[in-house]
Amino acid sequence: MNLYTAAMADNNPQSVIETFIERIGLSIEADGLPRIAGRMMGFFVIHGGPVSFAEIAERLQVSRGSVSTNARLLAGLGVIERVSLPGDRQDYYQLCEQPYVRLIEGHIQRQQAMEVLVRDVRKKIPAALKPTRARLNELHGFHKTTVQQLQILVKKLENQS
Amino acid sequence: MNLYTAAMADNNPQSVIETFIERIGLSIEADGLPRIAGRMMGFFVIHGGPVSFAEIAERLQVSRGSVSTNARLLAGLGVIERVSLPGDRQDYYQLCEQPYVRLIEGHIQRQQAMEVLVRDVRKKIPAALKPTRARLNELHGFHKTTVQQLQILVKKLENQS
DNA sequence: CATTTTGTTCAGTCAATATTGAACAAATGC
DNA sequence: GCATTTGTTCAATATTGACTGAACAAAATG
Repeated sequence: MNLYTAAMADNNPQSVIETFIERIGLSIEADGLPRIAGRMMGFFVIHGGPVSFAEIAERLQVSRGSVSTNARLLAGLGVIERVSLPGDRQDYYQLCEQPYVRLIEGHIQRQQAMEVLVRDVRKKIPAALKPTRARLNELHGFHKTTVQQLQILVKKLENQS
Repeated sequence: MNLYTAAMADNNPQSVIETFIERIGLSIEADGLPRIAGRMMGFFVIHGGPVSFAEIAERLQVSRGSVSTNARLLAGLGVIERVSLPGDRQDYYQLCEQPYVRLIEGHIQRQQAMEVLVRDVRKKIPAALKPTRARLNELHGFHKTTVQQLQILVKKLENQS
């Protein structure tokens, strides 16, 4: 029994999983990644186990080129990883451990970059412009607190698996 | 003395503020908003006080149409607000209190939507597919914990102002 | 009331990016 | 060595969404 027949068991045929994959795709796209990367992630949440390069292309109805590009993208993010299956020369991919933590870590890095940027600008604003400096302080505090909180989030996620 | 002459006091003339505004723009763009909205935000961090519709257009070198659209977008997010100045029929805008908290609240809502989505899908996956359900549980936990943590972040930000 | 100022809207343009598909290279098996 | 399988690369295409600017409406001014 495969996943599609399984999904067919409920009211809306195989569409439950399909739409799930699609929605994850959109959500990930909103995160700045290509939609196909998002759909692949959704697919891996459902399938998990090693999936062949060819199967990804077929199930998601995308070109081999896209699979290649986006698989490497996701692998670079630490969301999926390549595994080799003995006796098969295709590439296989599977979900990493802690796949979501990696995404958060990306956010942290961007926030940290912003924190530095804001601090640098503040340093260069003349002391006379008090309100501007105050606003920059507030923005700096925002980024700093956000980073701290995201780091706590990462710790919690690491524990809960 | 205006802000540009002030910025000129340091090594790289008025470019410090310009590039700051530009970088904020890019950062906000990565958050899913139009770049002009981001540049406007950067501008308001520097200027804060009521700024006229016309001045925004001029300083940022964008069309009135863009100012109109993006100002309303930011106002909708609760980042800036319209104020009226007696004796002037132009629109003026200024930074809201707690401007950044609002952005986080947007994230929270999206994460909550995802949490619901994942929970719904999980409910429809047959119990026999244990590993799939386990992965959905993990994803659900991810969103749930993220929401909690973001809510704590909001509280902290509210206190620190 | 006519004129000017000001914000909104929307069709059209433009730019950025994702996606494809074909050409290619590397590896495998015969 | 030749044919086949498989992943990569890249130029061409498609798609998406931002941005503009002109037409418009509302309000103020004289």
